[in-house]
Amino acid sequence: MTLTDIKYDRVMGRWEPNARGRLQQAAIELYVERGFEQTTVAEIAKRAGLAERTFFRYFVDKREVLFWGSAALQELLVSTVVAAPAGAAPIAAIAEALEAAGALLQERREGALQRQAVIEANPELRERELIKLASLAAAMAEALRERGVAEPAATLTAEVGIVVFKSAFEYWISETNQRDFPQLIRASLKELKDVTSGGSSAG
Amino acid sequence: MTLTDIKYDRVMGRWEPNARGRLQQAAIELYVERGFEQTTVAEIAKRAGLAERTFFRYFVDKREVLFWGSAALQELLVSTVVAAPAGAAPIAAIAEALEAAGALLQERREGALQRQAVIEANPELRERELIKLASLAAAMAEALRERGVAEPAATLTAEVGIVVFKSAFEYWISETNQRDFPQLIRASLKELKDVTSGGSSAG
DNA sequence: GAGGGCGATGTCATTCGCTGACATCAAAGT
DNA sequence: ACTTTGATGTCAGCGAATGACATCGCCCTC
Repeated sequence: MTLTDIKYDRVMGRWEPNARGRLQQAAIELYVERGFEQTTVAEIAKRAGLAERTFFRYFVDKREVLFWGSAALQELLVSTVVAAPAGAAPIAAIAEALEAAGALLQERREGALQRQAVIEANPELRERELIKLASLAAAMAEALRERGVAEPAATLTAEVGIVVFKSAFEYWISETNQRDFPQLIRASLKELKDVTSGGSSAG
Repeated sequence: MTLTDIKYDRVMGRWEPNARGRLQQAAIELYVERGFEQTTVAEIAKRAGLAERTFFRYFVDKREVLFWGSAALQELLVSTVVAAPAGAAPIAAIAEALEAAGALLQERREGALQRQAVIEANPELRERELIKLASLAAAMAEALRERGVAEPAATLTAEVGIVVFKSAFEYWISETNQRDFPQLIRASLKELKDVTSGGSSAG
């Protein structure tokens, strides 16, 4: 029972608590029910018991409501990279961060599945997702630079890390027999190393 | 003197030739002059001597006008991957394709610079660019699969290729002493190999 | 405890991207 | 000439997003 579980389907006046949470839950419900495009901001606001204008005070646009968690993910990634052992190679520091993020997502698998289904059904949301991932990569690259890693190594390592993460994420989402997410990330990274070393893996 | 260089600043009736080219040039000019957001579709259409409605018959939205060339780039990438020597490793086939694309872009450096400046100044355009790059990666991955490369190797290799390309592109754009683009791509790929093999490149 | 400051919310008007429906025009065939 | 056809224009309208301003409830102060 979290703060976002407030009953919001009854009549509410101003100043009911947790406006942001109500808007977010109302939005996600509607996106799931009828799809992103078929949902208007007016409908979201109405379900949350707020005015349309208020929605735009909490979320810069209709898409952003689905990406509220990316800030927390970014903090986790950055702090993990920064805290990695001094002697660790850049790719190892990134791997650690990705595994930590994977472990975090794993705690909310149901939500992640639902959210991803909504995103993949809509190109605008795919765009937003990609720029969020790019932002995560940029933050990790900056963290690497603070560790003394030079360019272009910092950016390359961080972006390749995101590629690895995306690949592992796909398997984690699609498989019914859930493998451990951090373990999938390690497997994906190993595969990447094979692939970049130029081994001929045809077949 | 290309087809898009038609004089479009005089009064034109219907059925002047090359409507798409006029719209594209008018749009880019305006994006450069006052920025993407400060330009309305109505203004673009007016400068091109067409109705606003017509703009949307040629371009699905206001952003797409800047990404018209990505289809050609994709064809080049795919055909190069497919045509790579039978024995070539996936990463080698991708590298070949990227270098071919780099060589193509190199022929239009001025345009590329101008276009990139517009894109980087606007988040919406950044989003669109990212999804176009993702689309290129997906197409290359498909081409690799046709060469018999299995998943996840195909997708990983293709996406890492895009990462390498982006990194090289940045240097190619930002440097005044223009280094050869395909050569920058080779250097970027080498750097990537160093980075993923786990070598400690701090300093 | 009356008044005032202040942050959150509501209301209203407006701009702009984008779409559907339908009219209109010019060229090309018959 | 008549028709057909494809490209363009016109018009109406929706919905996202923003600015300006009003309103409300809470809290602080005297």
